[in-house]
Amino acid sequence: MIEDILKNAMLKSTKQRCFILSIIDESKEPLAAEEVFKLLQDESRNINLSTVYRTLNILTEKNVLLKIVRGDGTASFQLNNSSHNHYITCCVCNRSVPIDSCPIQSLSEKIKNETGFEVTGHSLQISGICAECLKKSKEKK
Amino acid sequence: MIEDILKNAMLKSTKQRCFILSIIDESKEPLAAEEVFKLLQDESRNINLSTVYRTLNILTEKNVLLKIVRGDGTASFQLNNSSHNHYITCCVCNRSVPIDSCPIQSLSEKIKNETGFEVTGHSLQISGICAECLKKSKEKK
DNA sequence: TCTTAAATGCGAATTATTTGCAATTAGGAG
DNA sequence: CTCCTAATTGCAAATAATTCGCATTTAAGA
Repeated sequence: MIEDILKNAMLKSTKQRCFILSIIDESKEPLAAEEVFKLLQDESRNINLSTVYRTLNILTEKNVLLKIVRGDGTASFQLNNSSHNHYITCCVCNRSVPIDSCPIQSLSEKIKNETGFEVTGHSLQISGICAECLKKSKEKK
Repeated sequence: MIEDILKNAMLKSTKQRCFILSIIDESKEPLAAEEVFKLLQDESRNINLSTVYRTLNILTEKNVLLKIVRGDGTASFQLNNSSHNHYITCCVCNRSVPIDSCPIQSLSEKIKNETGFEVTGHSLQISGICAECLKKSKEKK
């Protein structure tokens, strides 16, 4: 439950934080602060944009959320409970979709041999054009 | 040569662009616009920051440069030599070493089937501990 | 050499995000 | 249950990175 998530992170359970978390929980895609803010407004939750930013940051620090930086430099956030740590982002409409496979796991042994490095972490961002935008761009022609 | 790079990209060869490109060429690490700007000033090249931004963007569009978005959302740029586009960075001493293999190339077909996305680009940052730092940390114990 | 589209400089605008501060509130102590 | 305090929020203003509009300059080809 959302209140437990907050308690676990040693954070006060405020209505703002609960609403923000549930918006993110319900979303299939990572959401930017502004997007969370708009979805809150759609539900008539009057929560200040600064609060949204602050909440997303603190929850990321507490590892409740995962921060994903898109190709255009903007950040988006998702619950950090899934194995989906990699995303592909459409460079036309900016939608992100998770990728099941992680190609780095299998690479670390190879890297160890090649470079002597012990791999401790990685960040992978793939950009592309989603099926919808591909279709639209073909229609235009 | 730098002038040929510009000619190849169908861009006018201006002194500003040449200086910017040579700064990036000489750097072992990807550079942010502001960093390029400062290095230019160190060489007493008076080039406007807007010009730096514009040049980096247009060269990225022409695939001369590769844009890398850092974890904090800021962009940095490096020459797109295509062979070693990926680096592993030691999180202790911050040294970067290129990685020969690119695991994304072989992944794009799989991604197309999984998500419908046409892959157009990617940015991969791997962090780890280099052999030297590993050795040092063992010596300490 | 002349012409002109492309490139540059400069300041102002934009966008995403952060911050300072006063007002409010959650949740534990009494 | 009430009170207290530190944490949280709202608001408005600040910052940082990047882009834009427009007048001026320049590369390069006719």
